[in-house]
This record gives sequence, structure tokens and C-alpha cells, in this order.
Amino acid sequence: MSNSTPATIEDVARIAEVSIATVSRAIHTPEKVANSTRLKVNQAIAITGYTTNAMARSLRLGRSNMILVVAPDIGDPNFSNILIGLENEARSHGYGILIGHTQNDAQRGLEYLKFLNSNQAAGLILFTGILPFGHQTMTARLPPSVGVFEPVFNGGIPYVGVDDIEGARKAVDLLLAEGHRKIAFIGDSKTRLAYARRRQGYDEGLDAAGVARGQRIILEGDGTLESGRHAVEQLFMRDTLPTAFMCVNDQTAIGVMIGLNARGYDIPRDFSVTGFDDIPQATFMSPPLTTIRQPRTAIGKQAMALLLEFLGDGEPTETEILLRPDLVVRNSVSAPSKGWEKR
Amino acid sequence: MSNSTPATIEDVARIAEVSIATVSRAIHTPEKVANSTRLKVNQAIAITGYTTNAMARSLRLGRSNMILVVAPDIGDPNFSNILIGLENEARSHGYGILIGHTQNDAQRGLEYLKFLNSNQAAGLILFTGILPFGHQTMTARLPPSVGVFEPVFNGGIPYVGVDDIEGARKAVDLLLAEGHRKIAFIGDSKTRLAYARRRQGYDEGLDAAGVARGQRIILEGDGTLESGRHAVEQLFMRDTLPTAFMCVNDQTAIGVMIGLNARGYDIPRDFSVTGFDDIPQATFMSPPLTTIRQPRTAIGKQAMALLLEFLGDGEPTETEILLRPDLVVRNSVSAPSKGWEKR
DNA sequence: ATGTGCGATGTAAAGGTTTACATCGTCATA
DNA sequence: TATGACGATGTAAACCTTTACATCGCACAT
Repeated sequence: MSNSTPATIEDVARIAEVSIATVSRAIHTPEKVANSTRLKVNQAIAITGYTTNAMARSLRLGRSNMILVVAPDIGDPNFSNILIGLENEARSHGYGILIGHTQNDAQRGLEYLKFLNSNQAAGLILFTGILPFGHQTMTARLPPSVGVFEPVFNGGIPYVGVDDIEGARKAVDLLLAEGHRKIAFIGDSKTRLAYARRRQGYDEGLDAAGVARGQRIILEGDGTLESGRHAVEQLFMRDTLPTAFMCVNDQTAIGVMIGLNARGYDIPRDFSVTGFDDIPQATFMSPPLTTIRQPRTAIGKQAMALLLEFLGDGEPTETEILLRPDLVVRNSVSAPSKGWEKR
Repeated sequence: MSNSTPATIEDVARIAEVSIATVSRAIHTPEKVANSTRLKVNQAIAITGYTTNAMARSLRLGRSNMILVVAPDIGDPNFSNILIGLENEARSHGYGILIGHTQNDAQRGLEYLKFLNSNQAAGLILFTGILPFGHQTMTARLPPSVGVFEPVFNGGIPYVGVDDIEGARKAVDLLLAEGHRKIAFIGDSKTRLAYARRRQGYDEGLDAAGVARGQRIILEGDGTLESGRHAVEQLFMRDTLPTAFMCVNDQTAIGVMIGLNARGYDIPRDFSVTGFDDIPQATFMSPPLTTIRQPRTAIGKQAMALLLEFLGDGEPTETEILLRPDLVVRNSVSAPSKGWEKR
């Protein structure tokens, strides 16, 4: 039962009085073995507590049952729920998940590339806007891969995420409906496709509302809390202030709120703020942040499903799966205050 | 260079004009091969881009280069930084990390047990107060294991974490120094050793300050935000209220704060609150939460170092490594308000 | 010159699995 | 009854690596 060394397929075969080939078949292609034999094998498996040695199996099959998930930062508040979706789906198909975080360091990215090349992962999930493999990115021979949460810049990699344009549109439409016209968009790096798309939603919304291009205020940062705070400072240097801040993500929005608080302003009385992602912290702000919810677990699940399909068939059926984002109305948005009408 | 199939040791041997044994030796025990040969091998490796096939290696060696990390909830805000510590240390020793989350479900725990039994992980890191393998826990044949962040209840497993007693003592001493005498301790499940220890720190502090046992208010919950909120409600049902809430962790403390806010009280004017852990959200509360910082990355690093040592020598040298916690003073604590003196 | 020892290298087995191919037996059909 | 077909099972090779053991050649001592 619990010997010192795990049971092998041979132990099972001996007890069931069949050959190891039959045992293997009884497990993987049960329809190819006679009922009576299958029964004996199953009993023997129960007796020995046999589990297939994954290493031997992977070696024989030439591919592992592990999926590598690469993220620049495991601490990203968006990550954990995505991971739950990924993991559940993977596990229910006999795959395990391996997590790598690159910390935006090319050297570390390369280590994962080596890892992939040594056949230790059958597939790759990328939780990052750009391929993290430094200068070898172009020549890298990658296993089947799927981007998740954020489209992958270098292209060619199927992607599962949220409809950024629609999400941004929902946010900007809310602000417009409340009466805002001077809405600043606080973005992050231009190299991130998610930024480009959310920006597009912002522009389309303002276009539809007839707000002139000249009226729009665009700032860029790096998506961190700090950069949100910094954006506020920058704006106060200028002479034209917005009545609302539409932020590319929640972290930035939180930074903006902190920055505004530090200057003594009240949200939403003096300024309205929206985020994007609905990270856990959004709930705990005061006021709680109005934002766009990412269906994170669902995204993870779908991404893994797509990857596994890819692994089976060899060809991905979809190149981009976009889920619907929801507007989560909390208390960081209201009509622009009368006193600030002239901004 | 980038063929369709990865280079094997045989490819290297052919190019270097040596046998595969020599190649293997040149890699793993370079001192056993002549300088000139080693040079040829290294060149051949560079040409082919060879990486050892980890599966074959693990199969031959009978153990993998993966460490399984089991946590009940990947989304735990404490988890990610611990993981960074674990991962960095592991990777620098040629090990990879595998993450399993049990969601407190015994069934899922058993899957990981099977995983371990099939030799897919050389070691185990437990980020959980109790062994997650259900009724098979006692008979389970586990690989070298180390508990992290939280002592493992069933015992016998080395543990790396913070000195809970000292941490709790720092929190209670702060409250005492501010003049509080009626301090409620909001705990979580009794089965968690971390709770017992933090409670001990609380008691020792009050003992030292001469606060009678009868003055102490102890509530138990489950460590979630919700249970913190619930604890507040419970206390308001009673006739004696504390002037301060000392919480077993930050999540509970945040729940307490939300509960008090909901009843219209101001923190820290009406009540003081302390947490434990210093999770990211603690910073974003208003007021920011005074708490005890866990050196998470360091804990992860040490735990992995201990496990790897364990893997090498076979015997763990320490059974418990406790790091020093720091008191992080923010704004959720002040002297008890005069008006409430009589509580 | 012969033998000894040793450093460097090669040979081959083992690790557990999957699967193409071979074999065996049985049953149906001519 | 002989043949063929087919279903069930067994045999053995292959996946790639590590390493105990064997071999080889050379330098040095006798």
C-alpha cells in the first residue's frame, strides 16, 4: 500500500497477471481491452496504489503535461484570479501549471526559454503584453502559446481577454452621462496594446458625444499607482484641469485618488475617477472606485481551454476571444461640481 | 540551431566527436574530463543549443527538479511575495516551482498527493496551517517538506515564518502604551497555530501590563474580512465594548474597520485597530492600518533554502526558523477617546 | 623492457512508459 | 474442414539521460 518506492506499471501487471502493455492500454484506451481484463487491472491498480510516473510518460511521449504560465509580476492583483481559472481548467484535463515570473528581466525570461526548449512544458500562457525573451524573442521556437488578459505585442499569438474598447466605452459613456466633457485619460506605456484599445474606446466615446479633440487631455505613465499620482501633479502644473479622470487601470486610478486626496480634494465632489480591471483594492478605497470589471476567472478558463485545444488539434481555431466587461458603479463618479464648470 | 526537434546529448557527442558519457561528464563533473575535450564539448553545446531533457534526467535520477507549493488560496494577499522569495531561491539552485491551490477542498488535496506520489515533485512547501490531504494525511508518504508563513498543525514539519508571539506583543504593547486597557482580540480558527501564538503574545502583553484576565475580550472567526465585520456586530450586542481591536490578521482588521465605519464610528478617534501581516490593502485603508509586517520575501527565501538543504543532506538542521516581525505604525491607532473612558 | 597505476574515455544498462508489430485463439464463412 | 478476419494480448523498441564498470594508453618505477 505505502511501500518505500512507488508502484510501477510492472507491479500492476504482475498482480493482474497480464503484460505491462495491457495495463497501459487498460488505462489509456480501455475500449481495447476485454472487460474481464480491465477489471483485474483496475483491482491491481487499487491494490498497489499505482500512479503513472509522469516523467517516464513525458519522456516517452516527447511532451510534458505541464503548462508554463509566465507573468512579469506574480503579485499583480489581477493575476491570482486568472490563475485560478487557468489552473482549474488545466487540472481537469490532466495538466499541471508551472509559474514563472520574469520581473521584467530579460535574463530571467531567457531562463524560461531554456526551460521551454528542454521540453519541460507542453504549452505556454503569457500574462504579459510583450514576449519576455529579450533579443531572442524573434528566433525563439515556442510551444503552442496563448496570451491572456493582455494582447501580446509581437503578434501571432492567440489571445483571450476582455473587450478593451467596449469596456473603455462603458466608462467614458458613464462619465459623459453624468455631464463630464473635460475627461483626462491617464494611460500607460504605448507599447501595450491594451492601452491603445482602451484609448480607442475613450476616443470613440468622446467622438460620439461631439467633444472636440482639442478638449481631450492624454497623459502617459507606466500603469503603477505611483504614475497615477504623478499624473495628477503634472496636470496641476498646467492651467487646464479636467473634471474627471479616466484611468487605464485601477492601480493608476488609485494613484490618482491618492494624489487628489493629498491636495485636499474630495472625490467625487471635486473630481470623478474611473479605473479598469476591478482589482480587490478598488472596493476598499474611499470612496470605492467605479471601474470596469474583468471576468478574470472566466478569462483564465477560456485561455487554458483554447491552449489545450491547440495542443490537441495543432491549430488554434480562434485568434482572439474577447469577453464582455461589466461596468461596476461605485462612488467615485458624480456630476461635475457647479463651481468647477469653467474648467 | 533551431531545428524542429531539440538537440539531444547524442547530437552534441557526434559534433564533439566524443561519447555521450563524456558529454554528460563534461556538464556535470567537468573536473573529470580533460581540458581539451571539455572545450570541444562546450563548443558543440553552443552549436546545437543543447539543453538537457529534464524529463529524461528526472527519470534516470528518480527525482524531479520541481518543488510543489501548496496553498489553500492563491489569491491570498500574503502569497505572492512569499512566492517570489521561494521562486528566486529555487531557480537559483536549478529547481522550478509548481503551484497547487486546494481551495480547502480535500478532494483537490488528494490530487496533489497523487501528484507527489508519482514522483513529480522532489519537495513540498506548505502554505497552510493544516495538511491538506484529508483523511489520508496520516498515512501519506510525503517528500521532504517545509511549512511556510504558518506552522503546520499536524507537526513534524519544519517551518519558516515570523515570530508570532513577538509580533503580537509589539502590537499589544503599542496599544497599551497609548493607554488602552480594554483590548479585544479578534482571532480566527483555533486549529491554526498562528492564532494560538498571536493570542499568546496578546496575553503576555496584558499580563505584563497587569490587565486582569476578566478584562479581556476574545472573539473567534475565520480570518476573513467578513468575519471581522461580524465580530464588530457581535460586540455591539454585548454591553461591554473595547476601546481597541487587535486583530489576528489584516483581513480581519479591515473587516473590523468597515464594520465600525458602517456604524458611523471614526478610527482612530472612537476605536483603535491593529492588524497583522501588512498586506498591500493595509496601506490603502483610510486611515491606513497599523499592523505587523511579515518579511514575506525573506520568509519564502529561507523556507526554500531550508528545503533544498533538506533535499541535499536528507536531514533538516532546524525545525523552526522564526524571523523578526516589524511594527508598522500608520494611523489606525491613537489614545482612547475621553468620552469612552468608562467602557 | 615489463609491469603498475592512473587519468581519460567508451560501453552498456537502467529508469517507467507507450505503441507498432507480432502472435494467439476463436469464430464465421466458404 | 480449411481459411480468413478480427479481437485480445504479448514482445520489444524507443524516448534521453546518468553512471558503474570496462577499456585504453601513457608515464613512471622497477
